[in-house]
Amino acid sequence: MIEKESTGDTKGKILDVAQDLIQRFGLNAMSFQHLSDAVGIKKSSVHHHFPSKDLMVNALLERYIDDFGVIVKEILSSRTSGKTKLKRYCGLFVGTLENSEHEKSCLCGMLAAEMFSLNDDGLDLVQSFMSGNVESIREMIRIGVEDGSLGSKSAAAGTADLVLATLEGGLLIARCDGGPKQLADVIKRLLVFLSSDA
Amino acid sequence: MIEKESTGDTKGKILDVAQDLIQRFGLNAMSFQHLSDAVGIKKSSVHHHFPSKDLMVNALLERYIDDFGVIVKEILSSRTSGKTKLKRYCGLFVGTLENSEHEKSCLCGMLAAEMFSLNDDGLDLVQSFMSGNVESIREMIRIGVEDGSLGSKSAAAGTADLVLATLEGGLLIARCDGGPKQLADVIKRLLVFLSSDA
DNA sequence: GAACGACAACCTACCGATAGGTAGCCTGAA
DNA sequence: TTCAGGCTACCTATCGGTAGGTTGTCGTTC
Repeated sequence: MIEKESTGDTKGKILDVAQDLIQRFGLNAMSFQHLSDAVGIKKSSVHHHFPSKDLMVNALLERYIDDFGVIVKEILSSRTSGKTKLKRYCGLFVGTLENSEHEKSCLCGMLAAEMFSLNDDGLDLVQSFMSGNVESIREMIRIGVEDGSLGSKSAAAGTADLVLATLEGGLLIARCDGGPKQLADVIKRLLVFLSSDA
Repeated sequence: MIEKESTGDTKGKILDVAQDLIQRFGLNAMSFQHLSDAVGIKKSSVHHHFPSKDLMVNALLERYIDDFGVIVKEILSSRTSGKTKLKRYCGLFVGTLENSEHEKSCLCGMLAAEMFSLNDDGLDLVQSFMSGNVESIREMIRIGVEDGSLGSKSAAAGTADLVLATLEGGLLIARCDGGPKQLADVIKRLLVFLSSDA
C-alpha cells in the first residue's frame, strides 16, 4: 500500500522496518530485537528514538495515515471518472500484496485484528484510518454516480463501508490463500456490482 | 460464530477458553499462562493435554472448522430460499460480534492475520476453512439464482469470494469501529447487490 | 473384598530464551 | 561544551516447555 524509502535518517528507517514487520507478522510478533537487528543498530538505540513500543506504533500510524491520505487525495483530485478513481484506489491494496512476495497486509488491517494490544491513542488512529478511508470512498462513489461511470444504486449509505470491508478482508484472505490474483478478481466483481444500475 | 459450552472435560474447556482468547486478542497475545488462569488449572496441566502451542491451535482449528461446517450444512439443507440461507450465514458473523460485548472476531480471520505464527498444518487448516466457506457460499448463491431469490449476476465466478472477503473484513472493521450494526448494514448492502439482476 | 499396579490428571519447581525497558558511558559534530 | 545518537550491560517479567512428584480412579488378581 505504501513503501517508504527513508532518506538516511534513522528514525525514518526504524519506522520503515517496523511497518514492514507489522504488515507481515503483526504487532505482537514484532519485537524491538527483530526491529533493531533489521535496522542494523542495537535495541537500546531504538529506545533512544522511541521510548516505548506504544509510542513507536503511534508514530508509525500517524505517518502511515498521513502518507496514505496524500495518495488518496491525489487519486481523488485526478482528472478521471469516479470508477477509475475507485479502481486505482483498490489497486493500492493489490499492490501491497504484489510488492511484498505476497506477504504484506494493510498496516491498519493488521492492527485492527490486534486492537487490544494498542493503547487508546493507537486505537483512535486505526479508527480514524477506517473512517477516513470510508469517507474517501464515499466521495469517489459520489463522483462516479454523478459522471455515470458507476450505477446510481452505489450511492446508497453503507456502500463505502462495503468497499473497505471487502478490500481489508480480501487482502487478508488472498494473502494466505490465493494471492494478488484472487484479490483482483474480488475487486473486479465488486466493481461490476457498483457499475450496474438498480 | 461458534460458542462451545464444554461438558466437564478439561480438554474441551481448554479449547473453549483458547478460542475465546484468540478471537479477542489474537494468537500471539494469548499465552499458556492466561489460558491456564482462565481455565482454573496450572500451566503445566495445559501442557499435559496439549504438549505444544502449535498442537493446541491445530486441535482448536480442527474442532472449529468441524463445528462451523455442521452449522453451515444445516443452513444449506434448510428448506428456505438461497437468499435466506445466505442471510442466515452472514448472521453468524454478526452474532459473533453481538454475543461477545463486541469483542470477538472470526477465529480463522484472526489467524489469517497472524498466519506466519502458524505451522504448516495450521496454515493448511485456515486455508481449508476459507476455501470450504467459499464453496458453501457458492452453493447458496447457486440455489438462490435458481429459485429467483438472487440475481443471475451473482452466479459469476468470484462472487462467493467477494462475500467471504466482505464478511471477514467487515467483522474486523466493525469490531474496532461501528459494532454489529455497522456489519449488519454492510451485509444488507451486499445482499441488495446480490439480489439485483444484471 | 482387600491389595495391587497402571494411568490420567493434576501439581510444584524449574529451565533457557526473549520480552520491553533502563542506566550510564563513548564519540563526533555543531 | 553540549548533546544527539549510538553503545554495553543490565533489569524484571514472561514466554513456551520440561522433570518429576502426588493423587484419585480404575480394572485385575489373590
